[in-house]
Amino acid sequence: MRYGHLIRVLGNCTDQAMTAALASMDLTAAQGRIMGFITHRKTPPCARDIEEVFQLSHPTVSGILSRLEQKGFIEFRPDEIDRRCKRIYILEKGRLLDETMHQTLHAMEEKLVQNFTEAEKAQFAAFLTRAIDNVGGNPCKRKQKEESQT
Amino acid sequence: MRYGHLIRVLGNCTDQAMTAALASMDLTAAQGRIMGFITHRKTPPCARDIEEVFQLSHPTVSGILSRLEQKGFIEFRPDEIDRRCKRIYILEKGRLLDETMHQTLHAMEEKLVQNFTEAEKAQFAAFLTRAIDNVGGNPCKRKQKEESQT
DNA sequence: TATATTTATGTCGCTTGCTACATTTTTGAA
DNA sequence: TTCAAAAATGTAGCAAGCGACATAAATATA
Repeated sequence: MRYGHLIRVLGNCTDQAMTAALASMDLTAAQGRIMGFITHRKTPPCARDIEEVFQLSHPTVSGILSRLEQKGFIEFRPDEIDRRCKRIYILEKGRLLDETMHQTLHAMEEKLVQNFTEAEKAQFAAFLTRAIDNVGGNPCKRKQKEESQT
Repeated sequence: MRYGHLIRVLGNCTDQAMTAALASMDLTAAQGRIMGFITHRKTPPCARDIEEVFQLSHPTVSGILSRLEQKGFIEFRPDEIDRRCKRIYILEKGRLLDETMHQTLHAMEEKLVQNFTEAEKAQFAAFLTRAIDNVGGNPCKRKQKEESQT
């Protein structure tokens, strides 16, 4: 079966649809997902936290965050204790988007599985999670990399 | 459920794994999939054919093909009848990769669903296909776009 | 036939993804 | 204490994704 092909097509289509839906808010799909994460975090995260949750490299996250900063949605403030970390704070302009953005993304997720039964939805999510696990999606990418070089 | 997130993570992980597996052949995941398609096509395709099958925009396909051409895997030759079309021909250097590449990609696909039963594999592929359909994956992207503007 | 539209491609500029390398700060170990 | 290793970030350069616009050729229509 051509899972690789299907997954890539689905990922591209989903991102396109989400980016189109968020366009009026001046956000892309990737930016929207990360904004949602930052907004609902108890404590202001740093770039490293986002890298782990979204399984993205540092340069990727760095680029997205700097664009969000340029647009005035977030702000960086160095951690007072650990001066290596730059904590990410949501600004008013960013917080205002949250409600609409959340609804928009939720609607897209529902459309994606619109003709699935509840059982099928759960099954689909479980399959995706298992596949991520099979293909190397680990909570801690870097650690794993080192171990595998033994 | 956060399908968007799961799909993106799975897509990124899968592409990374495939790109790593194909690195010795000087191919990326996207290049490998497209090489496979060109190689097994009855008649030499043109860029437009690839855009439809992979649901990619013209600039994306154009870029991948020009990189494959630079590396000497493929060659463009204008169609004698329709001079707009540039048919894509596999060169010897490209054809030699096929067997190894096919096995490598197949192994990755199997790893992705390594602990799935046969029924689960079929179900997973069916879910992916249904989701693509739900989110706008059409055989003919451009036509659909026009209709929706009515 | 002449013209308008469709189709295939070319290209610019952008975002998102990566690896590889450098820098700074923290932490751990001698 | 001192110094090496680990951790967080910065940045250059590349591939792959997109929309928007331009051009050339085929096709359809007046």
